[in-house]
Amino acid sequence: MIRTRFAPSPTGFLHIGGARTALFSWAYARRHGGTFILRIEDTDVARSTPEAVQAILDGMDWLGLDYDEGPYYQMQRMDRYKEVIRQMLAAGTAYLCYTSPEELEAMREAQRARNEKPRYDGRWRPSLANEPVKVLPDPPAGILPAVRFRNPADGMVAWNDLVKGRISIANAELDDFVIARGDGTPTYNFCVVVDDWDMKISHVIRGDDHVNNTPRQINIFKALGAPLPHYGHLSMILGDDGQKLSKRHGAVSVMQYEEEGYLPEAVLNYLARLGWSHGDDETFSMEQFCAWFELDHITASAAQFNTEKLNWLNAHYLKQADDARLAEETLRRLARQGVDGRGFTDLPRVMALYKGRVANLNELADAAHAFCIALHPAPELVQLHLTEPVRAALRTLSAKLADVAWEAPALSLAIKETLAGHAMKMPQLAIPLRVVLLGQPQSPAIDAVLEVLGRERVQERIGRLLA
RNA sequence: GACCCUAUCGUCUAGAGGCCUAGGACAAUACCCUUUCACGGUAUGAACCCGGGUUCGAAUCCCGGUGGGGUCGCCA
Repeated sequence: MIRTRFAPSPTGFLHIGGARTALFSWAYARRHGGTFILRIEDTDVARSTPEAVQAILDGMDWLGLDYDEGPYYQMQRMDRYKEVIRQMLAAGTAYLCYTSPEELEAMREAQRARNEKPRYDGRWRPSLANEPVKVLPDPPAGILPAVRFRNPADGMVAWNDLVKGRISIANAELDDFVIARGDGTPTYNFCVVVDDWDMKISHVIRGDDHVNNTPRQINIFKALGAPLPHYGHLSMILGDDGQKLSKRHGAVSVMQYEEEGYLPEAVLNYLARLGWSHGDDETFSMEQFCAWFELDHITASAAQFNTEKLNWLNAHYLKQADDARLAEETLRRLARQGVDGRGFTDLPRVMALYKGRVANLNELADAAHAFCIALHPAPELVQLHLTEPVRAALRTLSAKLADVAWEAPALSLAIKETLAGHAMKMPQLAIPLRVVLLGQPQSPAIDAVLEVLGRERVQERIGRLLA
């Protein structure tokens, strides 16, 4: 049984890298008829917030990444962690360490000065029966001891990473890390192991930044006698500029993509294709993705985010999107700008007219805005396009439109007759008409615009400009 | 600095020793379509990091260098 999990820490929004990790974990479970679990890693009380939890939930929800179990919260599993720590202390796979933070800092400082890898020197690590006897100092008063894991001193830790292949590291590189703080609260590397064990996680799919945690976690699994999950580490996503993404630089919430007018299916497709491939396939549904998804076609190196390709995918999905859905989305976006578009009942037809030519939902909303409410064209546009000959032609056209059948072919004919009568070419009238009707010189085919806008609005808008 | 990972067009990638004169997509450029702007269509330019091996044969396997990334917390 395949069981995967997404385990974010609620210290900020769900960003694009986290979203891709979630997507791949989710897809792997879906691919194999397994279970996808959401677990909130909130043991850092100082930085975790309920708002961040909600932001993550919202992001997952918007993307449609549904989970079968959870969300579990680590803070609610304290008793379990403490129980395991007691067991480890009793078994001798963990021990109390009275080194103060100041001492640790001094230790690391000295090591760095010697160009060594900074790490705990094991001063409170008790000797084992088969080791030379070591006399520990008396526990100093007033210091609450942390609990450290007794990492094996020799040998190698190795695993076959599902995306990177075999990775091995010498135990000598690993120090005895803290699994419980002085106040008794457990730390990340420990909680993850207990959770992955208890939740029977079969495949841990997570970011590259956890590669160095994996050998430590494997050692805890072994100390606990627990079965090991499989591990797959996804490479990082770099920003558009090739720089690493961070809270300060380039990392944005997935919900910001929603705000910027991206369709979730476009973001999903883009993310799926960033670091994963299925031959030359570029556009595919999540159903197809889940049917195809395997870990063996994931790229092992970091990938640079490319907004232009995302834009292209968004335009692609916009063209295919259902008009009623787009109209609903447009209404919501207009409302955010304080515009009530509900008076314009033909919104789906506006969507049909524009969805093939815009890059995002906000542009669609901007287009719809001009249909719902008569916008005042910029004075320069009026001056440039509404010359006296044009005004005369518009008067003729307006008269013709009064009793023409309100369908594109008839409207087109009315325009062409007007053109003939005034010795004008199509653009000479169509462009000013666009300015008059929509406030800007570009639009879809003018007859289609007239048809969707409706007789009443067209006449009203022409009349107002001619007055 | 140490350790771990990584390296194909500007970007995302295909590529599992001969199918490679290295394919696709985005972006770029040109042309076509056209009722404006887009959309769309067609075409063009554009890459195997470097050096050694292994092999009849290497983008592909091995080693080294270099570049990039990650980690080195009583953060997650």
